[in-house]
Formats: sequence, C-alpha cells, structure tokens
Amino acid sequence: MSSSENSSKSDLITQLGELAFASRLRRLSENLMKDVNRVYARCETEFQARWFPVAYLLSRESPLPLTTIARRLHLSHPAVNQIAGDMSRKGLLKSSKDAGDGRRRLLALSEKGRATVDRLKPVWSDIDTETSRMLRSTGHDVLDLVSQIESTFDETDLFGRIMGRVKARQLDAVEIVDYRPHLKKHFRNLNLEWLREYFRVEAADERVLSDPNGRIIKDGGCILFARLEGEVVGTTALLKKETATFELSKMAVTGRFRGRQVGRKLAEAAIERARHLGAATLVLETSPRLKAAVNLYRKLGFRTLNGKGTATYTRESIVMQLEITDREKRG
Amino acid sequence: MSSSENSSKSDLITQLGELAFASRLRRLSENLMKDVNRVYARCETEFQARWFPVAYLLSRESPLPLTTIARRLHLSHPAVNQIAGDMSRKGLLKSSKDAGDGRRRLLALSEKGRATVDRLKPVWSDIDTETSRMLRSTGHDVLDLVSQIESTFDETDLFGRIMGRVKARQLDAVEIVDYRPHLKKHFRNLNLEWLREYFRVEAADERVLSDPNGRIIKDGGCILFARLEGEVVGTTALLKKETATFELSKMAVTGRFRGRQVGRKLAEAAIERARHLGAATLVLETSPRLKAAVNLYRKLGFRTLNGKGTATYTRESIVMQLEITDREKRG
DNA sequence: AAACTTTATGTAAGTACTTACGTAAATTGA
DNA sequence: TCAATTTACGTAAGTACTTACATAAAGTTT
Repeated sequence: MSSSENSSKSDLITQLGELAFASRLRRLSENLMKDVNRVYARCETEFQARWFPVAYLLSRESPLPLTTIARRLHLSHPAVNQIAGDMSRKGLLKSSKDAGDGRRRLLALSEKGRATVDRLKPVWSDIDTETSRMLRSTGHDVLDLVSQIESTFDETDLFGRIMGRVKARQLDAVEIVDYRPHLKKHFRNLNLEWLREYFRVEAADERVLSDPNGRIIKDGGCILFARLEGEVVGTTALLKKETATFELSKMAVTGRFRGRQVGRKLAEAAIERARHLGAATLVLETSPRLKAAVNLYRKLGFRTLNGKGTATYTRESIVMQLEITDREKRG
Repeated sequence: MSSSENSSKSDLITQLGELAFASRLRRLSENLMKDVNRVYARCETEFQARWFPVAYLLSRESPLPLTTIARRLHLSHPAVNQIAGDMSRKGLLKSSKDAGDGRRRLLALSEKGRATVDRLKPVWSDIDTETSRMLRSTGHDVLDLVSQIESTFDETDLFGRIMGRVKARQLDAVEIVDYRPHLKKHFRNLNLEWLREYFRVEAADERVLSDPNGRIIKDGGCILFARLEGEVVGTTALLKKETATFELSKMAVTGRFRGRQVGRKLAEAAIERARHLGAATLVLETSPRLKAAVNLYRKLGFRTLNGKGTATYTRESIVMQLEITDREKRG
C-alpha cells in the first residue's frame, strides 16, 4: 500500500501533526458514515446510519426510557429525542408512558421497525465484515487502539497538562525588579487601578501609596515590581510587622495582563524575599470577593486563620498565614 | 474523569465494534477539540480552535485565494468563507481583490492577526507536545496509523465491497421456478404491472400474456418465475426464434422488490436455460428508457446491435445480443 | 466574437450533533 | 409534610460543518 500518497507534503493537515489530529478523525468519521449511508440508500430508503445505535439497542432491550438510551449510547438526550422523532415519523418506533413514572417516555420498535431491523441485520453484518477487513489490513487492531486512546484521554487531564505548560512559560516571561524611585508612580497607579475597580480608595491607602519609601522600605520592608513585554504590569509589597513576621500587601496587576501568571510570580518572589529577610511567618489580609487572589494564596501554601486580623482596611475580612520553614527552600 | 463508564463492557458503542467506529472517532474528535478550545479560552479570548488551520496556513503563505485555502485544508469553500468571516469580524484577517483575476479574493492575516498568531505559537507548541505525549503513551504511532487508515480508506471502495456482499446475499435469496399452470396469472399480472407503469399495454402483449402456454412453451420456449419471501415477485420468458436463437422477453419484477437482484437472478437463470436448450445466440429488445434493465443486460454480456430489430412492440428501440459460447459454461 | 464551459465566490439551507433553558414529576430532607 | 432538589423530557438555539444553488469573471471553442 502506498501510504506515502496521503501523507505527502502537499497535505498541510497531515503536516500539522497532533494539532489537526481532531480534524482528521472527524473527516475520517464523516467519510465512513457517508459510505454506510450510501449502502442504506440502496437497500432501504427508510433507514439512516445515525439511527443504527438506537435501533440496535432497542432491538435487544425493548422498552427503554429516552434518557437511558442517551446514557447508553453516549449521546445527549435531545439527540435521541430527534432520532426518535425521525424514526417515529417513518413508523419504525412507538412510544408509551411509563405506568410507574409519569415523567418517563418508553421507546420501543414498532412492528414495522422490528421488520426493518430484521431485514437490515444481514446488511449490518456485511458492513461490519468489510469495515473490519479494511481496518485489519492496516496490520493493527484499530478498534482496540481507539479504545486505548479513549481511556488514555479520559485519564489524562489534557487541558490541565497543556495549561501547566502554558503557565510555566508565562511565569518564566515575568521579570521581577526591586523598588527604585522612578517606579514610585507605578506603585501608586497599579494599586489605585484595582482599588477603584473593586472597592474604593481609603485614607490609609493614600498614606502608603504616596510614601512607599517612608511607609514600607524604611520600616524594613520591600516593594517588588513585575515587568512583562517591556511594561511594568504589577507590584506587591512586604511590610515588616514584628521580628520574624512580614505582611504581604498591596498586590496589584494591571487589567490587560491578568491571567498571565504575573500575580503568582510576584507572590512567589515575595515569599522568597521574606525568607531572605529572615521571616518565619508571612501574613496577609484580603477579601473573599477576590476569589482568584484567595485561590492563588492557598495554592502557595497560605492557610486561612479563624481569628480576626488587624483590619487595617474596611474591605478586608480574610486573614491568611504562611509558615516559612526551611523545607520550603527546595523550590 | 470517570473512565470506567467509557470503556467497560456496559458501553454498548464499544460492543458494536466496527459499526459504531465512525461515531467513536467523532466523539473522540469533539472531546479533543473541546479541551483545545478551553485552552484558547484561557489564553486568548479572540481565538477559536477551528480557526487554527486557516491562521497557520496564512502565517506561512500570505495572500491566498479562498478556494486555494479550502483545497489545502480539505475543507469546503463555504467553511473557509465562514471562518474568514469570523476572523475578519475579530480583525484578525483582511481580504483584497486579486489584480489579475477579478473573481478572486485574496486572504491574509492583518497586523493584529499576525500578532495573535505570534502570541499563540508557543501555545500551539504546548498543545502539540501534550497531545503527542498522550498519543505516544498508547505505545503506537497513532498519527501514522491514522494516515494509514486514511489511505486504505481512499484505496478501498468500501461502499462497493459492502454492496457486493449485499447483492450476493440478495441473489442467493431469490428462488427460480419453472412454469406451472397455477403461475399463469402471475405471468400476466407481473407483466401488466410494469407495462402500465412505463408504457401501455398493446394488443400483441395481450395475446402472449393470455396464452403463455400456446404462445411460448409449445413453440419450444420457457417461462421462469422468481420467488422471494414466499411470494412470486418476478418473471421472464425465453422465446424460440430459430434453431439456435432464443429471445429473452417479458422480464418483469414487481415494484416492491426491485433493487433486490431479482432481475439479475432471472436473467442469469434464463441464459443458463438457453444454453441447456442449445442456444448459440440470445437476443432481446428493450427501450433506452429502461436504464436499469439495459445496464443489467450489458453487465451480463449483452451487446447493443446497430441494426434495427423486428420491432414487435412500438416501445422497443434497442436490440441487444449475447453469444452463448462454451467457455461461458465455467459459471 | 458569440456561445459554451469552467472557476471563484457568496448565500441559503440542511445535518447531526451540542448546550441552554423550561417544565413537570419524583425524590429527598429537615 | 412541604419546600428544595433531582430527574426526565421537550424545545430552542447554537455549532461547525456540509450540499445545493446562484452569479460573475475567466477561459475555450467554434
């Protein structure tokens, strides 16, 4: 067999590899279905390939409720409903109310339906034989392989794995830089942006944002900035509270760059910096409204404290804490 | 997620084997596509999985006419038109008239489109890597196998092979019986049915149909009947013309059973009978209107004669002839 | 050069599914 | 036991394609 023909360089889809794998499967499926429909068209004008699973199932187990059929065939219930409608219109199927359960509609083949199925059974066997022959000629157990792919796909969180890679790359692209006087305006603007978006700017905010050096750095804290694609897109601050306790605060990422791992990179850098500064405990206060943020902190090891915090700001109602131990140094 | 549901014995679709192969491929394709679309949704709200082939192709070869893209991607041109429309609406694509050919619309990525593609390229590479990893974990070169199936499918006339089996079974189911007095009414009724359907009943017809014994059998000819599912569904007659020449005539199959190889079985039986009766030549007259019949005769070896026939009936205008040689006896 | 055919495109409608949503009957649970 | 939830079903609308048809430009023939 000349398999080289189909996978020649002129076929872009083949070149695209795994990226167009889904399209190719679909194309193959449609071509197969087309041939089978041509067979039905020749033998039996009253039957369509897509009815087959329903017809076959009902020929073996007679009155079945609609959703049970859908579940068994891995179809949505509207799909079965539509097929049942078409088959009923051709007189192949009849439905009845379930005596015990008033919601259920029981489906069964009609007399004509059973006759049609009986007439088609040998045709199905012919289709089966020839398709099987074709697949066997590849030298592989294609059906078994499809089963394998199906279960591998079920077991693999493909989406999760892809996103893992994407996130790692995004994380890598974010650059962390330390406070410098010329970044002061960014510290202020980035924080004002999200404060205005979610809450409102309080007097306590203004005091800190207007004087980061005096209010944060001089007290032994620090401020970090995130750069991405040449822009300053996020910031956060570490405030020194007690000897070995720092507070993570003033985390802000500009709208256009959210979802690109900027917050995570900032938080990770802040934790690392806290460790360097000799912190044993890192605390933070945030709001349950900021779901993404709370989630991020939790993923990084922060745990919610039951006791109320200092409540520096009216908006804050969740207090979280991270114990910085030596074993964290592995990262 | 719940893999037990998908590949266990309770999955009827898996049990159906080759018959539901197409459905499974489609399901798999859709599930893959769904995951990829989720990735795009997270990374880039402006992009959809189905745009990928067009976007990728245009990123490599820039201004291309619409139908060229369709051909390269194995899509219909309306599909590309719709994708192009969607992408244009999002500002990713721009089109221009071809200076040389006024029919053509040249498509190319816009500035924004190129930027989007550049931003997505690493994501595509992540999708590719993870999909590839998943497929490799089956222990087979799935992509290569799909290529093989595609080309095997292209080379195999699956429809033709299935129909071959179906026809062989149908042919086998038809039973040929000889003339008996109680079948006289069937000879008449079957012939009247098709005469009325396609032409009209002539005086010459009436004479033969009313007295088959006197007009056909006593002259050294014979009449055959086809039985199917307990019914007499077709008939044909051999008329003796000269010493070694017979005429195949009065072929009729009732409407409900047409397309089930009844005519073919009758014709084959008639040829065999003619050989037994010492015929060297078999002739017949028919009409070009009866395309299926002419086709059948041709397949059985009859050749059209240029010269006019005896024109027993006004409806007939094609004369065909079959030389019965000894080598035909192999059947 | 008029009359055909072919090609490139656009539009409409069909297909075989899906998701989303609404309703009624059954089940649960406090 | 009565409200809240779950389940079964129907309907509508969306999706990602397809086929079918219409039209205009280009090419071919006579």
